[in-house]
Amino acid sequence: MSSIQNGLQATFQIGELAKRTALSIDAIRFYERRKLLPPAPRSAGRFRLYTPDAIEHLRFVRRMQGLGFSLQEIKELMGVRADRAHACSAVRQFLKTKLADVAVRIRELQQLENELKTDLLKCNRALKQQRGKTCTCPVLEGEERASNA
Amino acid sequence: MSSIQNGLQATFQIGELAKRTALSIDAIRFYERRKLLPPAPRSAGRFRLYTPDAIEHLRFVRRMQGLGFSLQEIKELMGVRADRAHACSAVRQFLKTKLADVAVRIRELQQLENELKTDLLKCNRALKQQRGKTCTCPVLEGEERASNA
DNA sequence: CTTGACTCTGGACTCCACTCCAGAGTGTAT
DNA sequence: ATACACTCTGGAGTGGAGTCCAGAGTCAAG
Repeated sequence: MSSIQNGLQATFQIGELAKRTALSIDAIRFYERRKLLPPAPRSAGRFRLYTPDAIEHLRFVRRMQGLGFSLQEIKELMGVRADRAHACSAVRQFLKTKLADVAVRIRELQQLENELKTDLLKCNRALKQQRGKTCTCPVLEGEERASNA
Repeated sequence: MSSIQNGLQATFQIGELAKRTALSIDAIRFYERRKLLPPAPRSAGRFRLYTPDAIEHLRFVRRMQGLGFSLQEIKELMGVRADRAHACSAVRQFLKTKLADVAVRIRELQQLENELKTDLLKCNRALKQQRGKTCTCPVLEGEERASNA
């Protein structure tokens, strides 16, 4: 399945990459079309061939996505980061902006964290008081699909 | 436009709420359908009537959304928080899970923050070295729509 | 040289979070 | 009484981020 080219790089094809990143094959091809992944070199039979770099690349994409960045933003971010070698003012400005964005998000999440902690405390106190009486709490799973919590 | 009922509460209708929250009227109605906003009481002519509470409510929704929660998750979160009065183990468990989620996101964002800072530093050093030569940097605005940065 | 597992492309479909109507009713100003 | 701005409902349409699929090609093993 994986092959050695010129005795230099172990390459593998898209199914393997999908397994190693826990992404679907379709998603990987989709990212390539959207230029979130550089077009992979192809085998004789036009199969995409990847090196381990691709795994890191895709993990970065997923991480950013988990943090709420759109694919468009991630593309820009990667472009700029890759190009910081010949940095210039525009790139620098972009980085600064993103950095500020990130700082805001962190602050907001920390605020939410505090609020949830407070809620949890109140919740614990309430539980202590009414000890014994187990309440059924149909709050969750009210009427729709199963919750992921 | 706004009216006084029983001399107690200043209410206003959906257009006003839209202005005060910078949301569209359609979005507000959409949130109501999805139960992110309790169904508003209506005027004689079936117009929705809101109190300032609704503004806070919608701001919370937007804040959570900005942090990457889906409308479904926000609904659950609000349900649980509103219900912490008669707290029970399930609610408590939900809060704990969400809290853990949030903590993870904060850590990840902080890591990204650090990486961006490093990039920025490298960028600054590069700029210093090649002082004088202004590079044009066509990195951003590569080929697609105008960037928001 | 056939079988079976894998991959290719292009297009249709899905889900989410809205936005944009049309056609009808409401409410106040003149 | 009429004009005008506002609101109502229901349904269609949009853009993002994929998923699903058909029909065809690739390739290692038997």
